[in-house]
Amino acid sequence: MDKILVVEDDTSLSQLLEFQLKYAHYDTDITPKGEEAIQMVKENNYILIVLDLMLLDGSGIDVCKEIREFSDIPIIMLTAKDSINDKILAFNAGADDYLTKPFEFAELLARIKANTKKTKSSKPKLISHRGLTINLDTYVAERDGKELHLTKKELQILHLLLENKGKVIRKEEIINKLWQGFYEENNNIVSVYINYLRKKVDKDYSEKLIENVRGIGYIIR
Amino acid sequence: MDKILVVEDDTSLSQLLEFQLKYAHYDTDITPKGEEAIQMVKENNYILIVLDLMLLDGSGIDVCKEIREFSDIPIIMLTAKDSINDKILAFNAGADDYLTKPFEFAELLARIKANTKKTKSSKPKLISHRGLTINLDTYVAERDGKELHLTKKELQILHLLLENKGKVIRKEEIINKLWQGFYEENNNIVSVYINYLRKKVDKDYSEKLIENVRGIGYIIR
DNA sequence: CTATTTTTTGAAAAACTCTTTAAATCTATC
DNA sequence: GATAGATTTAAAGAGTTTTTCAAAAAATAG
Repeated sequence: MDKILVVEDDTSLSQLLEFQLKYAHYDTDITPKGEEAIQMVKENNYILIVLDLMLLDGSGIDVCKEIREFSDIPIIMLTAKDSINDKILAFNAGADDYLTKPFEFAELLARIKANTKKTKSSKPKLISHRGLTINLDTYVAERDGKELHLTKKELQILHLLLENKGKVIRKEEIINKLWQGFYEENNNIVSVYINYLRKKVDKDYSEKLIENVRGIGYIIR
Repeated sequence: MDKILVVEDDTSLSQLLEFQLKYAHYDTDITPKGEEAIQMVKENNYILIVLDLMLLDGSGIDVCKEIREFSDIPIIMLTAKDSINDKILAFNAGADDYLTKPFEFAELLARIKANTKKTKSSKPKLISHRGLTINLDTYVAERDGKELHLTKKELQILHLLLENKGKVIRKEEIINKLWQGFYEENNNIVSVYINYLRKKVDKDYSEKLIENVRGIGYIIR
């Protein structure tokens, strides 16, 4: 069953939520502490987090930011305040949605459904093109079912090319995305990786997938 | 998340825009400098640019023109002036939309949505005429489905001719656009490229698309 | 700590593109 | 049909970008 984490220090509210969520067929964990919440997110496979903006041990904003360091899980922020400033802070921290107390449980439920729709539908995260596949859950790349044993950087570049298939990616864009924008002339590091990739991806196949567009970048089409 | 670039040197306005755009679920980058903006566009994959007409380091018009050299990304011009002349200049420079300060954020948002709708559907960007097609995503030119393998300069010239089909392009104009305006007499480089192009575009076809207009320039009709 | 793998760097080779030169061809006009 | 200016063409060399190789540096695993 799908598991939801509720981070809320108002016990009566959290217990009510637990009851209602369970009734709506969600498995529910509850904690009042931000620190604990972060640990729980790391250890469990929640589909969504309901996070109170104000917690006893600090701001929900900070918890949200910390979670965003390692996870893209949907987060709905809960708060008593209705200031635009708080909303902006919440979204900047990486929250996906925002709900002001008091609220109808039906609305929370609707928002939970809305925010898990994308995650739900795409269970195994695959990017695929002409027999070349990257599984984003396992970080395994395959061509025609044969594993390619890519290193991290190789995989990142292939990922970038594949999710933009049919479109040229500029070398500058690759460097900017994968090397934090540190770009200097005469930098052949992308070429080197393309070379590595081709050895693993294209060498044994007559159909070459990785193409160079001189003066601009690379493309998979 | 979709990324928007805001090129604006009024810090208070740009910060406000950043907040509001982030709240509207757009990832936002900001720069006050035109030169920097051009580099950023090359390195990132923005869905739209909001560009102030007057920047500290020069005119937004020039920035717009430079970006148009290599990208068709939607550009919304922002300005304090409401002269029809500025509007015409902006549109001639390749801007897609124009907004006069002060403006309601809601209007900017609506225009952003309007101007990214086409892009969103991610259909390939094509320029096409009588079986001759340039795909601006892949930088591939085709005639009757057969790839032409043009070099960058060849493609630029063909692009120029094709987007002005039915209209004679002067040789001086080609040189101005493609060789930074460095024009001297007795320079036959355009002819040389037209020759290259004809070999690839027209040689194997009875219908010749690239025509010379003696004393003036070239045309595709 | 050591061994192994991965990432980065530098330099040279290869591939490709651009520019120039010069000669040939074309076209309008006398 | 002769002339002059414009255009086309071919070829060569200069200039750039990409590929490749090898080795050093950094990161990771045992």
